[in-house]
Amino acid sequence: MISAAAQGLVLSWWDRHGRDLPWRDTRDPWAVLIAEIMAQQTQVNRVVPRWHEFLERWPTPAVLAAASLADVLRAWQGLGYPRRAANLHRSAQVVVADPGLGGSLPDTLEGLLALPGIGPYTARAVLAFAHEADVGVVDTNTGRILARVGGRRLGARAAQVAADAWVPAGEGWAWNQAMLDVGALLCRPVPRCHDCPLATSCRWALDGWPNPDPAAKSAGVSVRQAPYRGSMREVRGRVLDVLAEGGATTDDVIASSVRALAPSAAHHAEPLDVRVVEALTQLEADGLVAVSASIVTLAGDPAVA
DNA sequence: TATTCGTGGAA
DNA sequence: TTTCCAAGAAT
Repeated sequence: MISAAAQGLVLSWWDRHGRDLPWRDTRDPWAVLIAEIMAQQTQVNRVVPRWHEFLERWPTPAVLAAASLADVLRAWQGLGYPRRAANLHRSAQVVVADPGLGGSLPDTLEGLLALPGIGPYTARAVLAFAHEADVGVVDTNTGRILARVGGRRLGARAAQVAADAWVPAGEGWAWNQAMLDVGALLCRPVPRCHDCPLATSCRWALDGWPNPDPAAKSAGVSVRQAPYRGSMREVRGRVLDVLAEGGATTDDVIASSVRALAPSAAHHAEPLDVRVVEALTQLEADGLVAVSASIVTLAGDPAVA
């Protein structure tokens, strides 16, 4: 738990130092969902302009559901993890097709979790930020705070229990926004405790920051990741870039991708064209790419050579 | 529980 | 330059 005094310190710190993010001016569940999906493993400053563009083009689930996946993937270019875009597109189609929902997103935890690409964090973020529900939102930022203030490493379940318990009654929206900002601005991987409203409540800080940092690998978030350069992720990314320009023969796509990958090809024994073919195969299996009669396109694009 | 899934800003 | 890691989810 956390004291009412500490809660007050957090909220008053946030009044003065909280970030000004555009999705904080809306309670539209669709707009909130787009922001949350885009922000998954992606810095919010990079999301802001893309969020405006996306919502202007597809302001409701219905209009997104009617768009081609290829157009959605193009709108996603540069954000990374394109399957987020595919899942969002699919979620929109589910919502539109379900007579019980009438084109609106579910407003229950279970309903949101049932949609592809929406997990424990995103579902609760929609509840807290669109519906102003008193639920705790656990992400990489709040997960660090919970572990450090508690002075011990937390599993995903314990982190969720603590996050829920910390929410001041009736303040779910502001509290979670504040926690996200404390985590992003102060309780960072390398902490900046000097101005932190929780400094006098934080077990880890009060004990003199002993090793190991309780936030490390805590709350089931912030997974350590493999190198990107030379990875299959990089290969798939370059292949999608090439396909975004328009359909081409498989040979053309392979040649263009190999060219785009040339700078990072040196460290790998397997020939680049073999890896590109493997990437195409994976992308097709994931439904992001369509291959027909030796023509490759983004899924949903007309296959004109 | 451990891996895999893109991209780019920041230190 | 390299390394880290960001409003996570799915498997």
